[in-house]
Amino acid sequence: MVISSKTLPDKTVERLSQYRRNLLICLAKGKQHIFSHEIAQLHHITPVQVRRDIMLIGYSGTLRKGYDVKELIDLIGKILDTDEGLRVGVIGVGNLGRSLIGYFNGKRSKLSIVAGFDANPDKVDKVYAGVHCYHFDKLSEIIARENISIGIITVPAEQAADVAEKLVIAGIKGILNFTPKPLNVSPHVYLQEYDMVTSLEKVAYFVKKQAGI
Amino acid sequence: MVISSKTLPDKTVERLSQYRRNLLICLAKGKQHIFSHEIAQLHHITPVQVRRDIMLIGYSGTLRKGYDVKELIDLIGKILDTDEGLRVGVIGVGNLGRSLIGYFNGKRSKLSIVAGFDANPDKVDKVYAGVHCYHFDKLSEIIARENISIGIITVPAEQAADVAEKLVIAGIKGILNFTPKPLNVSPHVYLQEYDMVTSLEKVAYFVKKQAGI
DNA sequence: TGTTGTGAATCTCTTCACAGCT
DNA sequence: AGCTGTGAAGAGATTCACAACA
Repeated sequence: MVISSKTLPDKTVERLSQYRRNLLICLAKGKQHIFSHEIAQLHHITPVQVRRDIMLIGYSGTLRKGYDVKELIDLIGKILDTDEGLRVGVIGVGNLGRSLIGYFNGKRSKLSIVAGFDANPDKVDKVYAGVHCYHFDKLSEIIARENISIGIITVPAEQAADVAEKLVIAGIKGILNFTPKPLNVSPHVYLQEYDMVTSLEKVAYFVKKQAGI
Repeated sequence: MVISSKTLPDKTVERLSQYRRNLLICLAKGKQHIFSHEIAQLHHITPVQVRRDIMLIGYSGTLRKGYDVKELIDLIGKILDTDEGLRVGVIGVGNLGRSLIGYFNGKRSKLSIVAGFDANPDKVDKVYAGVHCYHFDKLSEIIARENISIGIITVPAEQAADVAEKLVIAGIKGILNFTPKPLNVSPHVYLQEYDMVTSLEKVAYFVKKQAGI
């Protein structure tokens, strides 16, 4: 099918990831079919939006029963996942890095965190939730050896630019940046910024507005 | 000025928060004036976008020198901050919660994390980076006493809905949700979802696309 | 009746194009 | 010449409205 092989809109990709999580829960509960308005309610969006997203991935439901939960999960998997999965490294094994490792470990998913990196000698060669921590110096070596294609940057802001550059040189394909520092990477590398400070300031702004201050 | 008292677009608020961070760095370096294209470059966006944002907050630069860094910082502060600042509580003092506390502590900012909450008795009444940790049971009491208006949810996903409900009852004004669970809150409460799993899956999708898999 | 699928309209955000200033 | 400020066009995302179907 032509449609599903084209690149999907950003927002649709986000929602598909979220739909899948809830669909898996539904499936576990024994629910076999689901209507667009049920999915919509779980995510606080409109049923039309859900149908539009599902339309974009080229799936069709049945009129009386809605969508087949299992089929939809499988199709989203085909869209979002690669067959062999992608391997992820976390650069910066502080609280945030460890929290991510803990979070992803245990989830059976096509994404697996396979290495951590830190400059702190106390952390090097320790294992956190099953993930070996290497020294920064080994970044390139381990990325190549472990076939890591995605890097999550959770180092202090000052080091972010340096880490990003090294990741790019090491041939990383995608970066998720948790530092508030906007990064400069080659256009071949997909970069997603994830700025917690801005998120909080945004909440503050709208709280302020709502309070009429 | 009428314009600056109206609610700004979501995206503009995000960018203003980011501009400010970099402007503060510029100011610290002794830079007194800045052009739109310089700000743009720092954030990998277009100069027009920057000028549009600045226009929306009702500020004007000078033609030859660009914008006055100090004035712009102050104005963004007037837009984003409240005079007395807002007080924030973190619910769930695990790795992620502690990472946020550590991050915000030390930054002089109008937002301050003033309390943590956890169910784990080992954590209760401990102090993390200057922030006292209370038991969940005291949520309502402390929120009222400490005049907390924003809650950051960093508990395990299963507890998120329960925590959110209690926060709303306690009269919270804004919630930043780090769990992958979409929350249901009253429309008076500003809710910002911040889904790390989805972010990573999005990176994976675009990496996959770029690789042509 | 209640659901899906979708063209068209709407809303939101970004970029173009250029007037105006120094 | 090089910058800002902005109306207007364009692109992207969402919602409306309704045809088609069981």
